[in-house]
Amino acid sequence: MHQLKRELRKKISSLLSIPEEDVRFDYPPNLNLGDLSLLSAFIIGKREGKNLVELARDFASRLKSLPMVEEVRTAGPFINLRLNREEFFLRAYETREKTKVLPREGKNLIEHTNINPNKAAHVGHLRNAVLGDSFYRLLSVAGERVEVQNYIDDTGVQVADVVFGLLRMRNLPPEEWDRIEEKFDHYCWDLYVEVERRMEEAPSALEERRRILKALEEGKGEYAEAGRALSRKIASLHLQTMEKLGIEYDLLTWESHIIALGLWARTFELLKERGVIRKAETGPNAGCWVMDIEEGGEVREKVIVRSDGTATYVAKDIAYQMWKLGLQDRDFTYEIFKKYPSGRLLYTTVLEGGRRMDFGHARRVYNVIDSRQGYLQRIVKEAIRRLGYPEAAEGSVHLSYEMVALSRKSAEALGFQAQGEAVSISGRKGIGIKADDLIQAVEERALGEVESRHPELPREKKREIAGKIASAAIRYYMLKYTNNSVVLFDIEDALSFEGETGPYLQYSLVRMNSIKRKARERGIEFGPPRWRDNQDYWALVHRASRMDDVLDRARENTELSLLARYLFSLAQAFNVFYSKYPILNEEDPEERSLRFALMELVESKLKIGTYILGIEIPERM
RNA sequence: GCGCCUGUGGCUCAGUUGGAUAGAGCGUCGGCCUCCGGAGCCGAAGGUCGGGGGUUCAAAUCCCCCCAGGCGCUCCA
Repeated sequence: MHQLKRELRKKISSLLSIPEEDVRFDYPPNLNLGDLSLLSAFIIGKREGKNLVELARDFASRLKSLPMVEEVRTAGPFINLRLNREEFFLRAYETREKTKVLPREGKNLIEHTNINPNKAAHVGHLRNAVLGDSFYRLLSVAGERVEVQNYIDDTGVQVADVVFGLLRMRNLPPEEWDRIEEKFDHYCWDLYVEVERRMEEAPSALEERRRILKALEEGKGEYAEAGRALSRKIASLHLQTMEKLGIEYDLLTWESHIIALGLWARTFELLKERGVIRKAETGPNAGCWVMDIEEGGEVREKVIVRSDGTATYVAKDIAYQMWKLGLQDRDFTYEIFKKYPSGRLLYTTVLEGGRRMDFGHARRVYNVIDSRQGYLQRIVKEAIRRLGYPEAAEGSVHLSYEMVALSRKSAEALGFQAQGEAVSISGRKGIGIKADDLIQAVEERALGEVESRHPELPREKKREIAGKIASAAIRYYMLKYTNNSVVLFDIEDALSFEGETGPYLQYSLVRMNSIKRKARERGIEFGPPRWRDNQDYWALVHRASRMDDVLDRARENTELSLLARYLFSLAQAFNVFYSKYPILNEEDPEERSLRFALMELVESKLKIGTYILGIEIPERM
């Protein structure tokens, strides 16, 4: 449909002598009215103060010999096009494996996950990683060049806190960490909470933390060693967690390397030279380098460099953003960090040795960060603009989404106190659900279902299937909400496999596989499909053909929920079709072949779509 | 105080950028296997789209004013 719309837009534009952007389409509420409606009479009539109905009639009378269009009818100001169903179906069927979304020029860089390497990942982090990963998959499917980075803040306070906890509270140097029985990042989760309490009570601890922080930035001594070991160990565990959901990366960038490479120092010079920042002489920010930000009609100072000369988080992010956009003259060197079973290589920046590679230098940079960072992201973008790179700044996109909070029921079930209907996740207070725990809980539930349906399967097979179901359930759950919606995480909903869920999509495809398997077993052959007019068939073809539109809009709006919901509606449409029209048991071979082809058409769309959502399809479930 | 976001059946959410009869899932109630997998399908009940004004052929959607909630606005990251 996407491609057809492009063809129609051109043709209609010239037939009616109107600009292409005024050729807008919509879908009629039901297919009896038509298959596609043209809204140009609304747009132009309104602008030129003409009678909409008459204009529509006039337009309709001039629409002759449009490709694939069989009939043009008006319904008031609507101009409804009826397509040649046979022709349309055959083309859709033949090209079903292809996506017709046009790739954009230039390289994309997606940065996501970015979890502080000091404790276990929680459900909030999953939303980030799943969004980022699915957006990566979407762009790849569209044929674009994409690079995925995971930025690791190994010099922040959070790391200093846990270093303090391990070394000073638990007396555990790095070589002892492997002896801890609990999964290390889970152990640190609890320790971090303890450290936070200690910091509130003991001023001496705060002082020690300051020393640790300084050591982390300088990169030398016992503390720095411990910090490096901690960051690396926990980052590796996060990678494992994400791998369970099929999430992979191309590059790890470490904040300490950004500083060591001098990216910040260079950026600092530029910011001063080009007058983006100035030194505040008086006021509360005296001694700081600040940037003037206008907001709500008044100008306020945003501190970029503290009075002690250290860089704030925004400062470092400006330097890093510039590197991502190819605006830095220095570059990292790289080594392989790990090889995924898929064969994909994960690289890491390194300080010594390593080789030069072509990371960064992106046309578009997508920063997947929750909406609370909106203000800082704007400042970073503004700084780059003021440095004299307005076009590059435009390429920097904040892929913003709302946070995940625990529903009151779920929070109380976990023993947390609830004030209102939602409870915010807090690493500091230890309030949250660990990603690993969630995955495990969903896997167990899935395993129970598989056990009851396929007791004959070997144990390993069952586990593998349960893993795929769990991953699908979690990913779909994280993707079905719009970015602007707070996910009120409810454990019962997350554990559900019925209705609008990932497993529902899997189940639909598994059924199709099963039908194809049975067809082979029974030796049923299918000839090339011949179209027969049928409302239900056409509705299915029509819906399946809207996939490319959805992909296009999902990319344009960085909104994966559009795809998630569309796929559900498509799977649902198939299930209705399936219950109404037997395929293998149909006697008439021509009818049977057509139904089978309809299934294949839907299947190919669902396969592409579920791949983007990161949902794997087991053979059975 | 300023800025951003949100308010839609009992609950959780969509709503194609102002279009045709406001849709799903969960929950509730009632149905459906002699047949390709029941993680499915069919049906029913349930809506003053937070409230009030306005803009126009047309408003859940745009503008204004209220009400309620979330987040941000630190020399934290």
